[in-house]
Amino acid sequence: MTRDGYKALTMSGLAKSLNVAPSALYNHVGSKQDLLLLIEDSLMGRVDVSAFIDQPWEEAVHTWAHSYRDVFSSHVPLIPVIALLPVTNAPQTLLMYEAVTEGFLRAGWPSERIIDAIVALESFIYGSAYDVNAPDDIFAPGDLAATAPTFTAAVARRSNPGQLSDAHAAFSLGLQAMIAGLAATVDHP
Amino acid sequence: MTRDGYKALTMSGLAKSLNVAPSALYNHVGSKQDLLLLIEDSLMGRVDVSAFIDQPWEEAVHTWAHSYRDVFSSHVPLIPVIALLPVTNAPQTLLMYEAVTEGFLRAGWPSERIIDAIVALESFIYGSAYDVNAPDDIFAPGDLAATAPTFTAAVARRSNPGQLSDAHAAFSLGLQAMIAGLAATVDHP
DNA sequence: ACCTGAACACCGTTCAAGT
DNA sequence: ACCTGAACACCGTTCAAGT
Repeated sequence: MTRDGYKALTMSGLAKSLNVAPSALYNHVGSKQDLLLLIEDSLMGRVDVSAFIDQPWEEAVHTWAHSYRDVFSSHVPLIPVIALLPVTNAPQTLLMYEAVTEGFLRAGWPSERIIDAIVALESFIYGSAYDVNAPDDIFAPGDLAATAPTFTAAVARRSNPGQLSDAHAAFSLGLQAMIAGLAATVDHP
Repeated sequence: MTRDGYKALTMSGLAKSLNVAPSALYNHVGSKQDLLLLIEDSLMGRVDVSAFIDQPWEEAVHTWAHSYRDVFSSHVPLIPVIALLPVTNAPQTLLMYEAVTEGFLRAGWPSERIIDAIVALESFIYGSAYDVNAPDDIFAPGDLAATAPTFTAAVARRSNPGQLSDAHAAFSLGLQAMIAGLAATVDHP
């Protein structure tokens, strides 16, 4: 279904791969938006929330965030859909949020701040999912390198200790920072 | 130009608002993608980087991130474009990165980590720009509330001290956490 | 209940023809 | 150099007609 990237995720494309007329799809789904919601919800079921059961909060958020980003980095066209559509009638999505909320509560988070913390983490995750798909030369300054010498030098010196890709290194750094920062917030609010 | 949200940002729509045939646009721009890049670059020029000149790093990142998010939260359809397209030949964008990089260097950041830190912050900013446009009832669980009681309770208890909107509260929390976490990273790496 | 086929109102883009 | 108008290959969606 995701064979051809998302080029194929068109009503006619999907219809063709099912050997059916495009209009036939509307017997099973109200609109394309509906279809995307269905796919999105099934993907949410693949996000790993198991660490919230028995791991310390920092560990659990780390595992969850990595899994969440990995699932959606192969499905970037769905990000606007998840980011903007209500969770109503999305059972897997609700189960995911339920497990995460329970983990936060168990770690001693005040319930009034939990949703904000989850939303903040998700914002970072969605943005990072885009970043995974960025081309390697996204920061190549081209003809105008002379205009931004300091930046150009920093791009050239960018390096990560392990064998991580650039996107992975940025995600790791940001996630570690956000987890540490959030933990500090909840300790002395 | 942004009058009708982004409904109007279609080649035919733009052509009509210029009282010209759609095909005439291709005398001035190679493709729609090109046009979006032009708009994106001009928006980058509106991001406030002035605080990097004379403010402490934490302050400067705070001001910059807020401005960055505000500029692009009114232009969400451009986010996939910024997130995935090279900065080549985008002069305003390069100037923005140059100012930010200089600010990081001045604050004592090691040059190999600066780009990763900027990318992490940007990922959070892009995700947050989406969130600003999310409907108020995005977490309304609907019929399935019983499936996720803890989450439903947390959503109901969500509250922010000031008069901030939900999206703003989540952005504030996340930004503060990330800034504090990044600062800690650079102090003892 | 589920399908087809024609139709509609759109997209972005190309290209010959004009001035 | 810049425009028009027709054309092309697509979109998502509707709807009468079939089984």
